Amino acid sequence: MARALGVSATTVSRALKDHYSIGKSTIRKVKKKAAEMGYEPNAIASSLRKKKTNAIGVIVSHINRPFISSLISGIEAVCSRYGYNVIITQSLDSYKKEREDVKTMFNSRVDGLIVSLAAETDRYEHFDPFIKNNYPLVFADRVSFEIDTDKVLVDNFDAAYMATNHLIGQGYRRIGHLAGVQQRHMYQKRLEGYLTALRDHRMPVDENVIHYSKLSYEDGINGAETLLNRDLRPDAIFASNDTSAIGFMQYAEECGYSIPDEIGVVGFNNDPVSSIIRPQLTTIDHPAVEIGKKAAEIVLDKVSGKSQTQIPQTISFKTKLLIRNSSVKGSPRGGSNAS
Amino acid sequence: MARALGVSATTVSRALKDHYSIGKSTIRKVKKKAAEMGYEPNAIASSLRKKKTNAIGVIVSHINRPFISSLISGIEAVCSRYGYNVIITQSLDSYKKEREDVKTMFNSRVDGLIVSLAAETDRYEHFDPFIKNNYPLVFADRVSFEIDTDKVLVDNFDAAYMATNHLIGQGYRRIGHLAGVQQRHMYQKRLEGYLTALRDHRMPVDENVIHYSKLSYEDGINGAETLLNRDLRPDAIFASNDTSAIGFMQYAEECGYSIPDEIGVVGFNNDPVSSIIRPQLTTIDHPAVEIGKKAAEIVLDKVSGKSQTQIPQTISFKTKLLIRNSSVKGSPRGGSNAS
DNA sequence: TTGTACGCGTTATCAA
DNA sequence: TTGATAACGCGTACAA
Repeated sequence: MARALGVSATTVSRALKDHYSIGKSTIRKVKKKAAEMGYEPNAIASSLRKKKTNAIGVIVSHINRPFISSLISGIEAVCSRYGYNVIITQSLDSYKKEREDVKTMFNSRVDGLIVSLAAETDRYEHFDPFIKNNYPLVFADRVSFEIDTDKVLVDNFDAAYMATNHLIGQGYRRIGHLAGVQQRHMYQKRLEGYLTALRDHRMPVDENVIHYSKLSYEDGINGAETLLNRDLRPDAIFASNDTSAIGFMQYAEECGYSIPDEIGVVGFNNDPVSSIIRPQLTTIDHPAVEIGKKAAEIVLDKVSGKSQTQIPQTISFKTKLLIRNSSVKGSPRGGSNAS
Repeated sequence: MARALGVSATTVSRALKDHYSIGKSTIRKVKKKAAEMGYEPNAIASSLRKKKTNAIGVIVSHINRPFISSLISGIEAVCSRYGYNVIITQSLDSYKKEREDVKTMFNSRVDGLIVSLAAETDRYEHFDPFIKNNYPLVFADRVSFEIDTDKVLVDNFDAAYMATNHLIGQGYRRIGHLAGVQQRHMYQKRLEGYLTALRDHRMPVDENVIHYSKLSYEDGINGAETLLNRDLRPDAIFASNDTSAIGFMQYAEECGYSIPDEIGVVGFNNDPVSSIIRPQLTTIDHPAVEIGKKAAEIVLDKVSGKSQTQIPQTISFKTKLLIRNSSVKGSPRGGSNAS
């Protein structure tokens, strides 16, 4: 290494970091030589010595989902700005894989961990290494309240309430719901928000217009098939994500129902497709990138000791209702980019 | 550490790895103790000693794009299976950021690097640390032939040829093209494939029906606005991605043109939206996950020394043309999931 | 302003 | 079958 320059390792180390105690001329000399021979300090050795890897771990269910990839993008943006690497694994919604991933992350000695929980996960001991060693651990979006960590999510109850409220305001009278897996807190809250909005308007709650599923496109179609054949079919639907909302909408149209005049539809997430589809889908704007950024900021604040509080906090983002054509009677079917 | 067990560090290290030279009973004893005290070996120290991090770096333009996130997903799937971590950064299409990212990756001593080039990048010296040290370096999808590395991509020429050929076969006679930035090899090839198909059928090539842009949704709209107002407007369009194809298609419909009867449309990528939009978009199936997997396999083969050849190889995936309703005259507008 | 010595937690090597 | 030792490359404390 650069000791072939006639100077000690200490000096090289310090010179490259512009340490105050090193002479200007030496710094120049060392940097020049380093550039010449393409020397770059070994971050691994530095990590070992400093007990700090400058890496943040991220565990998500599936990387290639619009929401998740945006979440990651936000995390990477912040981490990269502060000189941190991002190490990613996908649990594929498997509890077992998530367990392994947490262990890998711990063995890699990441300085902090951000997790969006696997669908299957309903126990949390595998996070113990982080909890017990007091390593920063933040849950993002898919969180659980059965474990005491920092959490960043959206106000799902409020969003669902807004969405349902909007449909009521538009004059729809039998509003159905495509609900997600109730094991996940977020889908519980969306159901609750929906139910509460109905009750607040003294509208009857009918389990017959609620359809539970994993909210895939096909689930949306199935939901439509099921609910639209009820004796008392819904005249509007609030879906817990855009994907299923669109499945529902397209099936309903194929059955000859007119959207939004006969059936109103509201989704959740503001996936790119929601503003491209016709009619454009009314939905909830879900600030995925912002959630990622916030989660990263919390982790980095703790890593750098900036964060004052030790007690875990829950950050809940307010969402916005994006009113488009699928839920406003008399809207044109195609046309102007309203959002 | 577990030497509080009355045994040497060497033995612990070996026992946890089921080394053949360690007695069964000792192995059991050590593992039990390790589990008890939550001991996990420090991967950083191991990396330093072994000069191997078990980490693969990935540099992409934007994480939150359907194609890219699928690419990453494929990479992660393979790496994770073989016990490798994946470190990700996004260049945001900036040459400068990509430069920094490469340096970070090198400093992190990743065992290999997978890159999908930034749009801006037109020089390649920043990859020298990897090239000169003979570290595995693979370009995926957005590659350059100005630098000699392994490459994994799709046969863009062939795909474009197929797409154009299909439109010709459907009876369209003035086929336009939404072309991408010609600096990138992939968009050059798509243009070439398009041109060659026309020539092979003795159809005239008219620069007036070719529109160059960055292929955003708005670019698709602009392209439609421009081309459809030409004296000799195109009666079909082959777009270099789905996003712009859909912008084009929707603008054309708003102008009163019927798709596919008056204007045929073919996109590229098979983004999820392409099969949801009505009419469903004929497009090129782009095996993003497969490309990611292949790129990861190449890197890992080199890392483990399995790979025989030293000379860089180029893997070119064949694509499939997915014929849907947007390019087949007489197709129903909505309806059945043909893909 | 610069250098020496040591240790971070592993693992390869050699010895027992 | 197990252990002692050194080394990976850096950063810190202390000495010069």
